[in-house]
Amino acid sequence: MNFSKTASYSLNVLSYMATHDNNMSAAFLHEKLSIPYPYLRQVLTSLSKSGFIHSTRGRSGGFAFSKQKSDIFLADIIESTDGLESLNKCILGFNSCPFNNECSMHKVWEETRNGILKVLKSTSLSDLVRTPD
Amino acid sequence: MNFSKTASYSLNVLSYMATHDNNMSAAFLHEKLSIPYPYLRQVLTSLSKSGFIHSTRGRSGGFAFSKQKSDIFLADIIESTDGLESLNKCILGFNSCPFNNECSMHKVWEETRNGILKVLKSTSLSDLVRTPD
DNA sequence: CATAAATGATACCTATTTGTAGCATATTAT
DNA sequence: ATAATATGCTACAAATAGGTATCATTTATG
Repeated sequence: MNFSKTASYSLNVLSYMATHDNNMSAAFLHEKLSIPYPYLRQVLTSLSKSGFIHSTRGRSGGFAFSKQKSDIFLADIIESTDGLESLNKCILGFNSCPFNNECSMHKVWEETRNGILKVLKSTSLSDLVRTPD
Repeated sequence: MNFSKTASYSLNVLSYMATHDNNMSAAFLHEKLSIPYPYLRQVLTSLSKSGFIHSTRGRSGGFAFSKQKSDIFLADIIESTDGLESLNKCILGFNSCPFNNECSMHKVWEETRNGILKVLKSTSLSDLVRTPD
């Protein structure tokens, strides 16, 4: 009952960038966030491919946002890493509900999942304020 | 953002047993629930070891509840398969919060997780009613 | 121009989860 | 007794996620 590490790393990186704003290299982010460097490289590349950030190569290269922080929602990020389909799935693992939606988990779990989705869809990176360090 | 398959299988098995009540063999449950037979065997054994059900060996053996269905909560089942620690964790994957709990996800995510926990802890197998088939 | 510092791409290794197979043991029915 | 039908146990295989390593390419700077 968790997001993948890749998703957490992504959220972590992007929220850090969102509060510091400049062009940042993988090496710098690695130092600040203690995410394993080679893996972080892959994560950053895939965040670039997803369009949240873009990279510039060469000596003073790095990564910077491609979009407004207020236009990047947590749901977008999770969607790009883990996908969100799981939040539409039955807790019992059924593809289609064999109980005709009559099992009591159906409703209560649906509400819980909708609550999570609502949070993820309404929280953007610009909402993730932190005290600068 | 999901429970493991093992957890879903376990919930599925126990909720089926809860609505049919008799001693059931792995072979029978496999037929009814389409969970891969050898894996289901392992799941049933581990549910036995966790004390939810017990087994009887031999020709007319199988599995049956060891406790009242009203005393088995979804949280207990998930705890025994996936563990519940993940529901106490930061969405960004931090061990301790580097933002002094000031990031806005902190509160909202904490509330969401508490909501899930509340559902899991308050729903027992006897609440999982389904129409018999 | 040469070097340093950055990303791009890709192949590989490791750990965990999911799934398979087979033999040993127990119990019931014939 | 013996055969059939159960579970117990355990080793193995496959798929996925997480993590490492390396070389190529790009660009700024002395």
